[in-house]
Amino acid sequence: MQNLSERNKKILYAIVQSYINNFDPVGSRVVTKRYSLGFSPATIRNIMADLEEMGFLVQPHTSAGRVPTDLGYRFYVDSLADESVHESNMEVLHDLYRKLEALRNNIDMFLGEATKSMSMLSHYLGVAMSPASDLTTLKKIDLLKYTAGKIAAVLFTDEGLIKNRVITIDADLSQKDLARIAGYLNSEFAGYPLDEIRMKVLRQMSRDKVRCDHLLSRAMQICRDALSFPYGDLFVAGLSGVLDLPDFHDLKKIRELSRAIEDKHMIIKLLDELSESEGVQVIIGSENASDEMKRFSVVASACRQGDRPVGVVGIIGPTRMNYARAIYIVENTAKFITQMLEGR
Amino acid sequence: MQNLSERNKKILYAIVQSYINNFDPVGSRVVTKRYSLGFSPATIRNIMADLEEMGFLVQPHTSAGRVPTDLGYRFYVDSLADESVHESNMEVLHDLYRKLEALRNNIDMFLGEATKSMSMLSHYLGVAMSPASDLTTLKKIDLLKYTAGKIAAVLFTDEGLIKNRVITIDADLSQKDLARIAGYLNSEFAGYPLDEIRMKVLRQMSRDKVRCDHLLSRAMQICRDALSFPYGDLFVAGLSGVLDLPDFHDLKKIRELSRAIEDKHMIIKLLDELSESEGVQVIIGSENASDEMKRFSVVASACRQGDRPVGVVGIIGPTRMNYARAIYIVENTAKFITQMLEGR
DNA sequence: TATTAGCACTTGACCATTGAGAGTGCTAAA
DNA sequence: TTTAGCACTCTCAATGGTCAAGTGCTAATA
Repeated sequence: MQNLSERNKKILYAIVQSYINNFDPVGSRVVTKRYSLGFSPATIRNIMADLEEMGFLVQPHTSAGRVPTDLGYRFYVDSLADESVHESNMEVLHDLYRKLEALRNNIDMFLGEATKSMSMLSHYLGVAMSPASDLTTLKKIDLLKYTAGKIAAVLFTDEGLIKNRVITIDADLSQKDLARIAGYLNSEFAGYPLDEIRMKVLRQMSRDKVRCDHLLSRAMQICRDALSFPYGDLFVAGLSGVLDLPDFHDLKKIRELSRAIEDKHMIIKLLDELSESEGVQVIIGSENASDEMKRFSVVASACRQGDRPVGVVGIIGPTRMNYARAIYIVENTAKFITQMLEGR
Repeated sequence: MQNLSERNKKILYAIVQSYINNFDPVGSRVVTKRYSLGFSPATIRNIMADLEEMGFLVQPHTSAGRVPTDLGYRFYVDSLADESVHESNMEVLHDLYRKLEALRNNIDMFLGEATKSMSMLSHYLGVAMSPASDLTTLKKIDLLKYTAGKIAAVLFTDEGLIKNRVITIDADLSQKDLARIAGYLNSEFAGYPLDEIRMKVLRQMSRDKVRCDHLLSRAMQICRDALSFPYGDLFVAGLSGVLDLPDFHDLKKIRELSRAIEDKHMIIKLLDELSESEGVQVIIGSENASDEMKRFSVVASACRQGDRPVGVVGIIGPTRMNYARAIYIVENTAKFITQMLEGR
């Protein structure tokens, strides 16, 4: 990017654009034809050779056109200002949002539908993750008697996420006892992030090992168990649509993709890392940390409530992705979700 | 099946068996070679022609071997007594079960893992569904204050399934009010199936339209909203493994499969119907009600607690499926789950 | 000096041909 | 009733030849 003349930038941009649109290795002819930049094919050829040397392009074989490398896509994405996205898309988006609004009470179902929408609009895979519970703050905890020796803990968090968990205890507590314990836990921990609470509990438990206010140690034990959640839920949608893309006309690629999206832990980790950063993030092919993703790109954005991330939405597709469109969709979906969370 | 001589049965069985094992259209030669039944190829050819006429076999083209039709598979499955399943498999199964046991408290997570296990063992798709809430009985309902104008209803059912739902109401009820309402609902409805409760509520609501014991009508309204669940959760696992099968070396087939499993409603309906019947059910290709499934087979079994279905587990694969193995896996997994539910 | 025209060269895609192999149906013999 | 033999059909893989696209290089040009 650094040492590229303005002219070469224009040409590289055009080549990537063309390849994204047509999935055909682009030769010097088409560059001159489709994007009239006032150069002859021969000139373009020279420049293309330069660009290849710099690592932005490759040719699949001698005498095919050139294809962008991940670096080429990176250049393209970075120089992608707020490119024209057709107004009509915006209409479609907002139609969908309106439908989604009905589900605002159930954030899980809501994210599921949002995922589907993104995949339909982009023709790539839509993904979404509800917040990793560690980072969210506890609003309230309730304890309910379930059966003898078992209680259900219901956790309310700030984002409207409700989780419950069955906890086994070695004694039979009455609902009254539970109410007292819950009251104590709420007075002590409400308003704190879950991971902080967990730490506090563990510290206190090891300190109190000898002393034994029975009810209190019970409370701690319950609290610890209740907070031992892994991550938030993951949503993935749109596989069948993706298979219609020419990029996936090849068995190997399909297998890679399905393997990638089946590794939920990997995807969760991926999205989790993105949840820290601001705005729409684009990860292109080999920039991915995970091997399974090295041939795909991710466009994702965290949804924030104030300064706290409360979920991530994104799109996964081939490196030859319509980035402009994907970014647009992700950006607006994240914005929409954020708004909804604030307006609740 | 009816008018098949004993000899022809044996041959048909052998052909299906061979095709399942090798995925090669089976010709008269291999039948005589692999399954020494004391006939020459020519005889087998005659019989095969007969079997084709009866609709058990087809040839992909003149001069390929024969391939079973769905009817052929049906014959095979029906005449599949308790065929030898290697003991070693059983070992693997039970190893997995032991691991699963740790999750018994969380039926959702448990079913998810069970699904993965089934897909790994069978190399087909594993599916599982937690009970459709309509059919389950309500054990207890709790109402928790959430925010102003919103309450959370927590439903406990007999299978250890806990669901919660946020309900919007147009007044601000105190936790005390909620406790009274919950108490009333429990005294009235605990122990009844959810769908029955819903009906009762609707009937009562239309009757009470004019009278207005405020709290009571509130209770009814809350109850109605709380019960407006769709279905249970669905689990599907093992897509990437399936793609390694030779049956899915063809784009079209993959697309069909991914389209099918993306239609969650269809799969849920499918499993839901199966949840009524006893034992392991096998649905072969065109026997499926849904178009999307007409080229795949389903082996599934309900898990029952007493006489009530509490979930369905199954395997989805190509019609050329190792039915013996699939049936074995599904049968034992269902048994295992049932046992676990009873032992809780 | 930067650009362009022209040309020889490379390569994959496409197509028709061909031969081998597998399997069939039919007929006649056992 | 079963089997051996044979002619026939069809797929598949390999072969080879043509075509179009696109390149790099060199020499001419502005």
